[in-house]
Amino acid sequence: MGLPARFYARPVLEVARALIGCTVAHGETAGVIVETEAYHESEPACHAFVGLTPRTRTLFGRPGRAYVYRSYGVHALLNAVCEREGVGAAVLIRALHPTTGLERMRARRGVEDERALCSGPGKLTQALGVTLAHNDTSLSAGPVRIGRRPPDWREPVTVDGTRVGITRAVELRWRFCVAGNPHVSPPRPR
DNA sequence: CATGGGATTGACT
DNA sequence: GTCAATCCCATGC
Repeated sequence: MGLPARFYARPVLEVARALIGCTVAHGETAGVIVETEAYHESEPACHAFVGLTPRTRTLFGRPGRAYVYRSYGVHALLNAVCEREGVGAAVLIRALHPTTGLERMRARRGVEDERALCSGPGKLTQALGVTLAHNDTSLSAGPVRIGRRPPDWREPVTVDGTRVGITRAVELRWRFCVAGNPHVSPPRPR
């Protein structure tokens, strides 16, 4: 069983920090979250900024569900919907430290280097086999699950920075990374 | 109904 | 460093 829906029903910045060190699993593949970004309807970089549309329906829905959308017509990006129903907010999962099913990930990604498997939001969905079909599925009990930090995993030291690839609200330091972890996507915060 | 812009990646110069 | 791939959908006429 994954983290309960109430884990996500609080300020999105809190959840973005709290998700660092948690695990994402799909089928035989899994990894530990080492990079996240927060998005909230109150700022223009968030898809929910424009209001409720067919695209953003999931974002405004119940917390604890997956918001998966297509980026640049190519990649599927995985988010965890946060805050109460009716508020558009989510945490983008940007990078994982691969822990389980590495060979399956290599086959899906078509690369060998472990650091190339999940070091980016589009890479990790490809490595785990997460697709648009997972949009609006439960992250607690659905096919894609987020669970607590593995017992053998040291409590991570988290650093913040500005979000990647956006053109508006660029000043907000709403990106969170595990300090020194090689699976954090470029550009890595200092 | 036509247009344009991405929360990216990988190949190439 | 530059740039194309490729698709969903918001926006505007």
